[in-house]
Amino acid sequence: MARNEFICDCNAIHQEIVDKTAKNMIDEDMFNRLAEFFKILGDTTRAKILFALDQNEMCVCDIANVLRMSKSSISHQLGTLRRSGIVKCRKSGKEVFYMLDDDHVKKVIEIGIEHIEHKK
Amino acid sequence: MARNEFICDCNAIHQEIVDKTAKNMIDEDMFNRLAEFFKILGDTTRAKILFALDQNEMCVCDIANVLRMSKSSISHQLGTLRRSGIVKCRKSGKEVFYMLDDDHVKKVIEIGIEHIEHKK
DNA sequence: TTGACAAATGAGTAATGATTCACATATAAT
DNA sequence: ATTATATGTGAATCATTACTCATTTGTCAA
Repeated sequence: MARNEFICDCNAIHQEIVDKTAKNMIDEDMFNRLAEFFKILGDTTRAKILFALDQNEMCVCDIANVLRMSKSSISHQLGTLRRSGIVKCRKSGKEVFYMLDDDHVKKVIEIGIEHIEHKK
Repeated sequence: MARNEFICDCNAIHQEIVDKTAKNMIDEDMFNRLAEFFKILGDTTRAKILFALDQNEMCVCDIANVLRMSKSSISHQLGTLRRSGIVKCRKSGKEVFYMLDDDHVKKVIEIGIEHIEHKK
């Protein structure tokens, strides 16, 4: 049985293209991590947090005020961002200041903004 | 009552930073669209599709074969990508060839890959 | 026109995830 | 030590969404 019968009942497969493309695909784990990275940016609250942190490091309370949201939800999201290595933090007494941990994030957000502005 | 009492019971607000940052925030709709854009990239299947289409335009069946997934799920995801303006398509008889619609996507994916490789 | 096939789509399902609420932890001040 | 305050976190809830299955649409060939 041909390799593709499980996948697809088409006769329209362009086999050379498929083979060539399949060979160039990076590995599964890489795609998972890539998607994971974008998924993190793909939430309005987190996008706002990152945009804000791009301007200043801020404590949880500051961010909650800028976004006008509860400290708890901000803290949850900061936890997500921290575990993803996208933000890092610095403690100062009772307060915890958050900041971006990576220049790529800044650049990705900038290109994202370009994209949506370009799309009208 | 102070403006922040609804939001936050902290005394730790750094008011100047908060005000300055709040003033620089782009508008709500922009953040929604930005997050929407990244959310689209934030799915393993769609990330694979985009990575594949970055190499060749392909029909639904080709993509299903490269990804070894059902045509139906690929078609659903292509619908999502099309409605977001991230891919476009070209009909040729019974087949529909898909391709990337935007250079930004390519660039964003590249930086995303840089990011995760940088993070080991 | 009829049959075959590529793709699109609607409904249903199961999983994921953002927020809230209540409570826990950690640090500072008294 | 005790209290107040800034932040972290577990559980519950509600919404979103990726995939499957069944069906439909559009196009080609006979």
